[in-house]
Amino acid sequence: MARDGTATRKAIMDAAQAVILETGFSAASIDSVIARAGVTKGAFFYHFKTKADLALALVQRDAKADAAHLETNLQRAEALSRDPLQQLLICIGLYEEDMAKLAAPYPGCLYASFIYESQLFDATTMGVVRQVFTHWTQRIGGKLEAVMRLYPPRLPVDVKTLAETSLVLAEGAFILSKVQRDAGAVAAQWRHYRNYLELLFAPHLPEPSRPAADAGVTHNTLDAALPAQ
Amino acid sequence: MARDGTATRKAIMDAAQAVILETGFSAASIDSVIARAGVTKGAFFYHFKTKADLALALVQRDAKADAAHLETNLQRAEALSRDPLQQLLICIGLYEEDMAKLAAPYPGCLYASFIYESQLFDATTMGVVRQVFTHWTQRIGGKLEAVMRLYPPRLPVDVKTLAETSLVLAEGAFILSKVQRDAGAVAAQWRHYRNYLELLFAPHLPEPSRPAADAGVTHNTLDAALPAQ
DNA sequence: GGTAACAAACAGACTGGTCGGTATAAATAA
DNA sequence: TTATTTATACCGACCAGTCTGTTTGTTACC
Repeated sequence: MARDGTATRKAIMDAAQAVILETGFSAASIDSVIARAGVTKGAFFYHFKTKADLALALVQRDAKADAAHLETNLQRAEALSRDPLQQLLICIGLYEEDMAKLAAPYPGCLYASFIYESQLFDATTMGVVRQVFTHWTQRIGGKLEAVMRLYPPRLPVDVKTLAETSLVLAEGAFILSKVQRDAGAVAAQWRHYRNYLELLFAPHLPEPSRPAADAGVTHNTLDAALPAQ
Repeated sequence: MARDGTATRKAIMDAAQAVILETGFSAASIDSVIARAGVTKGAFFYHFKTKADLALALVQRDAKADAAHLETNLQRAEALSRDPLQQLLICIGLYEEDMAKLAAPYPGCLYASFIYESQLFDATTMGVVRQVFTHWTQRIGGKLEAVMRLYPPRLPVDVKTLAETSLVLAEGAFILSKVQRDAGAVAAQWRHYRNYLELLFAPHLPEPSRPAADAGVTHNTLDAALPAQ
């Protein structure tokens, strides 16, 4: 090969993702993308056959990255505790940390953006989005089932929709953070999901402390007994 | 006045909303809107000065309807119980019912659609969206504060983000329902929000029942003591 | 010199928006 | 009662600009 085009390709994809999250896919014209990327139309169509091809490449890249991110956080959590409930809570806490790092260009989710323009994309592209969602749900759902085998929930819950709640909160929080221009909103919602799981499954809950004032305290009141399975 | 144009205007707005939720705003061309509405371009520009004017009219209509919907459900809930916690839980249950009714054309939220194309709209239009969000959050947040004065939460929570969770879940659930083509997903997430609030605030929780199998039971284990204020 | 990586001009379809004109019904005048 | 005016509601061809995608040519590197 002569010159190395991977940098150009990445520049185009990064620029496209940014423009798409600001204006949506159809308003993200190729001209605006190449202008932001600092390349020409020739370079664009060298790397991508069509605009739809770019869309597919973008979701595939994100899908790969998100799947890897989830595996990383799950493995980190599994290394930190042998209890499924704790693993899940830790994993969510890790996401909370990761999301707290996200700063100014208020985050957004390409999947959500595409879903609200879903008729523009072919079945393959939307299939990737769907698969990301089901994979996430099944991965979290599997953990949840392990939790439920050990800790009966305080209220009857459906595992599938409870796993989906994590996805739902993440997607909804992105929307909120965009409208409020506050990246911190995402982490806050992850925290609530962690709270919900604690309240549902943790074997011992603190009795409600009278003055609801001490809200600054750390909340790690749970030292879950590692069950002798 | 000569003929009555309100029906035409409504037809245009309904068609536009449907097309926008399928393809996004910028791909919802005026031609496609008038084709679905069964009117001509002349009729469109008689009722709306520009396409942006249509966008503003749409969010304003939704904002009004949603505010009214919330007031209705809050009032119904307040008529059914004098306890703030019960009122909130009932109100959420009412939304759960309402969302369960939503059928085939998998629902979506115009606000979310616009937020993911936010750079296309002027400050006025996005301001309406922002105001809908803050109004909702404040209305639920106010109820939550009343709850917190009576029932100390089992875990330290931030009222503002806890109120926002309802919005976040609703928005995220719309996304999930669209990608899954399952309108029932929305109601399921409302149920989880109700669970979370119960677990956080309800003074008496059932001890986790051993077999986690009986998931079909009704969950109204709470007969909240009406506090003698 | 051969090929990967780009540049730039161009074509054709589609976009939002305009504009002259028409149909209908109510208000007014004869 | 009938004729005329007037305002609302609507029609559809058309324009200027933007869109994606093509084509042809140039540059850099082995």
